[in-house]
Amino acid sequence: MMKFATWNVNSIRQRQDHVLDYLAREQPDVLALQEIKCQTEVFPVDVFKTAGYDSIVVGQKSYNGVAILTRHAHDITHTALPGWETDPAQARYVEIRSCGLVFGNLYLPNGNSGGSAGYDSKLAFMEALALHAHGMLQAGQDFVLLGDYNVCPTDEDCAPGALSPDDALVRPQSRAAFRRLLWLGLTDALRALHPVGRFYTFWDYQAAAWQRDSGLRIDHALLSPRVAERLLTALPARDERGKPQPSDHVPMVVTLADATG
DNA sequence: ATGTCTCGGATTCCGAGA
Repeated sequence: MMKFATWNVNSIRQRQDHVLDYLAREQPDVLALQEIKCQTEVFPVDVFKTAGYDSIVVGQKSYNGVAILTRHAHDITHTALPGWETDPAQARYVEIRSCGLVFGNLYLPNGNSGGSAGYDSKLAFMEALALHAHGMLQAGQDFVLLGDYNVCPTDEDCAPGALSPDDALVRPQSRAAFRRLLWLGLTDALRALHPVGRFYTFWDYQAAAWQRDSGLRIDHALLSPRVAERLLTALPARDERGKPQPSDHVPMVVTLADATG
């Protein structure tokens, strides 16, 4: 069995001990982190090495930043999303090959700041992601795309009243861009196993969102077709949100049967 | 319920982003 997860930690320096506890307890093969909010050189590589994990880090000062932790051999395949460039650069994508799969780790722009240019940048990222996924499908590559997509795919993925209808996370164009990834043939791991029901991965720090269970499902694991055939479980690790000084996101965790043939 | 975090750059708080 293989286990991997995606987790927006909202600063790795603030959440290092939470991640260490999670690794020790759950021992995922691969963990994709977003919003590490530090420069690459400052990421606590040694701390995770001691815990048995290699770190592949694409950081920047203050904002964004992604990293992949793996306890297996790996190659780095991308340190940016092909076809999506900004000035100044934003650290929002890293990709490795490990355990026989490509793991893409993405932190999609929220799209609510920066006016129409900010929202256009979100859609441009989703377009580039679809083209990249299409290329990997054409190449016959087995892959997973993990991360904070900043999209609630349907109304069931958004607690009633949690967002206004024109929020960038629920806007029709955002949802259409997410569906395009599914139409390529990718599988939303959680919905493949739990077609109905509320499974949130994020609760805002504000307005007692956790206490009221006013959450969102915005952290997703999309699987290429042969990987989807191996899907065993997919659930958010909801308990993480109730711990002291939590991230506003919890890990979204997937397990796969071992590859056959 | 504009109610919370985090970062960093200003000088013990403030703006920006989420």
